[in-house]
Amino acid sequence: MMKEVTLKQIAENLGISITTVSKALKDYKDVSKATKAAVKAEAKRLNFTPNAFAVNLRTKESKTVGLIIPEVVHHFFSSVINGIIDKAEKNGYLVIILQSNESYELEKKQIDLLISKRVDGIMISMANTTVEVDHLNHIRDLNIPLVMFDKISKLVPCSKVVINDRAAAYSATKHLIDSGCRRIAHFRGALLPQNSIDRFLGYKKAIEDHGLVFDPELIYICENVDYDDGRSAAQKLIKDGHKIDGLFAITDMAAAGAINVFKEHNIAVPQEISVMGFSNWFLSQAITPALSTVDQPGYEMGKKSFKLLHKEMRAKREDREFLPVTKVLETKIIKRQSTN
Amino acid sequence: MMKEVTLKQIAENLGISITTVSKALKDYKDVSKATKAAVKAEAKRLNFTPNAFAVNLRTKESKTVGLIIPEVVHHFFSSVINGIIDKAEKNGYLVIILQSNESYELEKKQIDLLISKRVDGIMISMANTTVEVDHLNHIRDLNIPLVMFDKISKLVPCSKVVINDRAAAYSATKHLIDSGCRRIAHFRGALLPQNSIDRFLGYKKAIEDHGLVFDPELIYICENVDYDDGRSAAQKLIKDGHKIDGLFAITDMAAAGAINVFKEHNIAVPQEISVMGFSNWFLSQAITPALSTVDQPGYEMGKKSFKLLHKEMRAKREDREFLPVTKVLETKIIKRQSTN
DNA sequence: CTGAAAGCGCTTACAG
DNA sequence: CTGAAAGCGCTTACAG
Repeated sequence: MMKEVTLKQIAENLGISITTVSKALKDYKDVSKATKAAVKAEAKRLNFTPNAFAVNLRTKESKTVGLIIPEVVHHFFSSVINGIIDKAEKNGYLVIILQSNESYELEKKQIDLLISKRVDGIMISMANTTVEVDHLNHIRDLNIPLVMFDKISKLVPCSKVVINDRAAAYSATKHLIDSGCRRIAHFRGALLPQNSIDRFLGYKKAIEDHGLVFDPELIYICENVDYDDGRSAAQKLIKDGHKIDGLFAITDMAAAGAINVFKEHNIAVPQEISVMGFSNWFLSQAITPALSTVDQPGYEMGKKSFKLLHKEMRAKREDREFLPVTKVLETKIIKRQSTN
Repeated sequence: MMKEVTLKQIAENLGISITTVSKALKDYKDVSKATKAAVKAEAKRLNFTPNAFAVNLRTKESKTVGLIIPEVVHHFFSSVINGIIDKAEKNGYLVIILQSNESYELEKKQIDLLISKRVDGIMISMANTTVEVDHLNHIRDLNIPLVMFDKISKLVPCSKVVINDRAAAYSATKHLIDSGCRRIAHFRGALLPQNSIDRFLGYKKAIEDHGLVFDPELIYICENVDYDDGRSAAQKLIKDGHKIDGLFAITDMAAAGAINVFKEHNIAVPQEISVMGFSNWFLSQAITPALSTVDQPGYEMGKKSFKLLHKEMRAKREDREFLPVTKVLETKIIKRQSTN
C-alpha cells in the first residue's frame, strides 16, 4: 500500500507550487509549455489521479446521477438502465441505481438518499402505489435536475420521456380487430398507474371506434401484470364462460400466462383466440406461438432520459434557464404468430 | 433556492462553536444534554443534512460501492443486482453499476473509473473475453476491497461467491441419464469462460461415470449462449443427422431456442428428446413444454457478495486483517415438462 | 508565467 | 463540557 499521490507530492518533486501543478494538469493557458510537460510527465510517472472527494467538494459536483425504478429484474427496466448507463458513461457520469419495489414509502426514502449523496441529477420511474408527488416536487425545489420516464406524473413540472400508451394500446386493439376479432377481452393492470389506465382507454376507444360493443365484463385486472396474473385472469375468463376471439393483455408476461392456460384448455391460438401482448420483451419470441406485441423502446428511453438530464445539468452549471421537455417515443406493432 | 444549511449556520444561530455542533449531532459523550438537544432541534428546524462531499473528504470513505457485470439486460445478472442493491442499502451503501459488455477493454476502463471515483469496494463478474487479470490484481494492490462472483478468476486472491458449475452440470446430465437418455448432446458456451468449461466437464464426467460414451461430435458451441445460438446449434445438430434422445444446454435461452427448432421439425420434447437448461430464468416456466433446468441463485449470490465485501470494508476501516473467503452456493434441479 | 492564500464543509486531536 | 485550530486535497481569484 503506497502513499496516495497528491498535487502536493508532484509540486514538491518538481520544486514548484501546488497552484501551478493544478493549472498545468488542466491545461490553463497561463502556464508555460515546459512546465506543463514536466508536470504531466511527473503525474504520469506517479500514476496520479485527482482525489475525487476533494474535487467534488470544490466544484460542488459529483459527476454522479441517481436512478430510481420500481424493479431491476424486469426486461423493460433493465433495458432502460442499459440505455442510461451507456449514455451517462459516454458523458463522464456514473449512475447509482435504487429500486422502489413499487412502494411509495421506499421511493421517498430513496430520493432522500440520493439528495443527501448530492447526485448531480435524478431520473425516476414512479412506483405504482405513488399517488402523491410532494417528494418529487421537493427535488425541483432543491434545484436538482430531474427527469421522469415511463411512469410519470403530470403534477411534476420536469422533463419527461414516455410512450403514448393510449395510442399504442389503440393500435394493438385495432390490429386484433383488423385481423377479424369481434369480441376482444382486455387484461388490464391495477387501477392506479397511469399507463394501466391509458392502455385501457386506448383499448376501449378502439373497440368503440370500430363498431364493436365495449363490454366491461371482458375486462380483467392483473394486479402485478405478471405471468401468474395472466394465468389467473385467463382461468377466470374461461370459468365465466365468456366466448372471445381476441385478447389484449397489458404485458407480454400476462399474455404468456393466458396463452398457456388457453393451450391447457385446448383453445387454439390464434385460430380460436388471437392474443396481443405489450412491451416486446425477450420472452415474446421464445414462447409458442410467438407473441404479437407492441414494441416499447426501453433502451431508447434510457438514452433519451439521460440526454435530457444532461442538458438540464449543463444549463444549471452554466446558470442558464432550462425549460422542461416532454419527449414521446414511437412504438410499433410487432406481428408474430399469436394473431392472424 | 435557499442557501445550503451548514454546521456553521447552526453554530451561528445558536452562538456556539462548529466543533460542538458537529459533536452534538454525532452524540459524542462529552457534550451536555442541553446543548445536544438545542443543536438537534435547530438542525431539524433547518432541515440540515451534512454535506456528503465534505464528509467523504474527511473520512476518506464514500459509502458507495461499484459493481461491474457483463450485461444488465440479463435475468441472472439483474437478480444479482437486486440482491446487491437490497443488501447494500440496508447497510447504508449505494451502488454504482457499470457493464463491461463482455469486453476486456471496457472492463479495465470501468475499473479505472470506479477507482478514480474512490468507491469503498468493488464487486465484479468477469467478461467472457477477459483472460488476463492484472487489472483485477491492481484493485488489490490499491488495498480496495474486492469480491468476484459467478465469473471469477482463480488468479485473483479475493473473496468469491460462486456455484459449483461442474457439479451442477453433472447433476443436470445425470437427471437426463436417470430419466432414460442414452445419447445426450451438449450445447456449450465459448471455449474461454471458466463456467462454460466447468459445465462441459460436469457433463462429460456424468456421461463417463454412467457407462455412456462421450462423443465429441455431440458437442456444439453457442458463442453467446442465447436463443438464436440455441436455434442454430439445434439446426446444425439435425442437419448433421445425429440421433440423440437428450440435450443439456448451457443456458435456458439456448435450450429454448433448441426446443423451438425441435418443434418445427416435429420432434417431440420430451418423448423423443429430453431437454435440460441451466439458470432457471423466468422464461423457463413460460415456454412449452416448461423447461427442466438448474436453479442458479442470483439474488442470493448478490446478497452474499455484498455481505463479504462489507466484512472486508469494515476490516479495512478498523485496520484488521481480512482473509478472503470463497462461498459456494447450492444449486438444485428443477424438473418441469421438458424431461421425463 | 508563477505562487500565496482563501475556501469548499466537515472531523477530530488537543488544550483548557 | 466547550472551542480554536489543523487538515482532508483540490480550485481559483488575485497579486506580482
